[in-house]
Amino acid sequence: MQAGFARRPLGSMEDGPPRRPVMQRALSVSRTTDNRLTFPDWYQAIVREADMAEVSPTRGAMIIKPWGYGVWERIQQTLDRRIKETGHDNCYFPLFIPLSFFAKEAEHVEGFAKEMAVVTHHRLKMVDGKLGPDPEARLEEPLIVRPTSETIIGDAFSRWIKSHRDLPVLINQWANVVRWEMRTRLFLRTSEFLWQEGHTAHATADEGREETLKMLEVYREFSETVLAMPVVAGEKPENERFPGADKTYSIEAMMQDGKALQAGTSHDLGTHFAKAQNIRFQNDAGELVYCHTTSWGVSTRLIGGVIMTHGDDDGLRLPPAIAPRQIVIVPMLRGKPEDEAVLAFGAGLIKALNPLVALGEPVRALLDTKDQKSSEKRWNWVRRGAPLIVELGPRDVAAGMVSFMRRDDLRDGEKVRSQALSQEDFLAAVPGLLAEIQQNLFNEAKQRLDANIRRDITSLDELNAYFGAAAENDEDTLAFKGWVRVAWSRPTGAELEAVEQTLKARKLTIRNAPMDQPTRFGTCIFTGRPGVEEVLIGRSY
RNA sequence: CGGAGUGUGGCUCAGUCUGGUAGAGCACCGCGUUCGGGACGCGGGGGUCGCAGGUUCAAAUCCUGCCACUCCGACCA
Repeated sequence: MQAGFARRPLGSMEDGPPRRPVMQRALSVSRTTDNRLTFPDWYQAIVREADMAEVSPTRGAMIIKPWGYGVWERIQQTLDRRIKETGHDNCYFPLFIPLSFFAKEAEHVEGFAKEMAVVTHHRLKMVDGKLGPDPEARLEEPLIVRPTSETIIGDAFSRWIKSHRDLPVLINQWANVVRWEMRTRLFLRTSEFLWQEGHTAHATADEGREETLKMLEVYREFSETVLAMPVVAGEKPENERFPGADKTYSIEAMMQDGKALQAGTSHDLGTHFAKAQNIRFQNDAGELVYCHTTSWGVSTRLIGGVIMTHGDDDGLRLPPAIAPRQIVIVPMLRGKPEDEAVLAFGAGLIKALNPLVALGEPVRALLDTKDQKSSEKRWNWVRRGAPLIVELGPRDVAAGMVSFMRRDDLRDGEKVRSQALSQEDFLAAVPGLLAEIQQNLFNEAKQRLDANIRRDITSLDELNAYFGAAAENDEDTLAFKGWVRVAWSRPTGAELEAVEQTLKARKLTIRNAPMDQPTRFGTCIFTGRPGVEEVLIGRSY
């Protein structure tokens, strides 16, 4: 029987990439992890069918829909608390930055110059029937739509900081930024995106480094406990550093197609920006010295990471900690007198759920009274990934029972798994259930991450054999590939560039050097010299 | 910016080769029958076929140019 929603007709795929039939799954496209070509299709389907976002008429920018934005708000709330707990205060800087500000730090400009949106006029005018910038309203100095705020915040720092007593300065802002990327993908890389950027200034190099690592750890903990997304925290190699940074650290997550997603970065900027922008203070010995600054950020890209970490062929699965609604009650209404009792029972259930606390916060529950077919509503919530979906029918109500399904464990084979508890037992079980779902999603992803980092590769040949040529769409290239952890001698300069090129030929990059390092190292697979640390290599977003 | 592909109602697509004046399934609206659950029947609304120009009695279909999107590459905290 044709299901109640559009499916991709299987007969039309002769020319397209091979796809597995997705019988009786709620999503229209399967993620089929052993074929990388289907993964982007699946990703787009889930973004659309889970009501997360859609492409906007503005090139490369997205419209974040209420369900997707609700997830972002959860991310904001939970991360903001952590940022404040570590001593930072929020503030806000302008969207526009004078062009000249970027000229001050050479590496920084070079890194961002190719992707800047520039405001050159302040007025429109009709010319020959066409609306365009008024030539007479040209700005004396063009304004840059911020791609990041180091320059304008550094400028403020230079005025705010005079004495060692002013330090440290620990601030953060939640903002939108614009980077004119060539190719965009919803949530993962859009020309405008939302993020949080922390900026700090310190008296010493040690304090700067300590701050950088502290925030890296905040990101790791946040990602793993709130997003249920396991990551590897580590230091980026020299060639992957933030433009103008002494050191860049990242957390890297493994998506279900094996590719790495850089989920957050923390930069030790040393005195680069301080020197470029004259951020100085008098120390207690009366000397005028430069500050050590840091910056760190995570963005709406995290939502893409959550989708690609937890999504399945029935749609999104949201960790309860970031689900805008953790429990959705779908009343099975039939236009009959008993509907009233069902709705009343549902309303009572909401009332009983609201005071409950799960994962340290009040439970977020919804009674979906929308005038829509019950079955339709159920599948929509499955696709959106609500952690617990309650189906409430007249018989449940009469018996005082609650039947529900867990989104993290939706099916028993092809069948949807549903369980029933008395109202009392259900209410008692909810906090534990939500915590369990949160943990389950993490465990599942953690297992996948750990199982797909190879540590047995000891030569370039073995590395190449594992990842394949990457150039063609041959089976080897399409197959799922995780990451490889190898020893290396941390080459620099031309030698590092050669390594980069070698890897690039196979679409590989060094993701980072994990924080947890052994005490002895094998031989560097690139230089043949003794290794000094281990790095992760993989394909990435 | 280079290579390949695609643009037809909200979604997935057929129709384009062989011009004749727009279709299907799902979604949507109405009525009825169903219903512990992704139901069915009947009726209905919605598209200037990506945009602009050209050829023609006639263009979704042929020609030219442009634009957008997808994938690959380049690029990318």
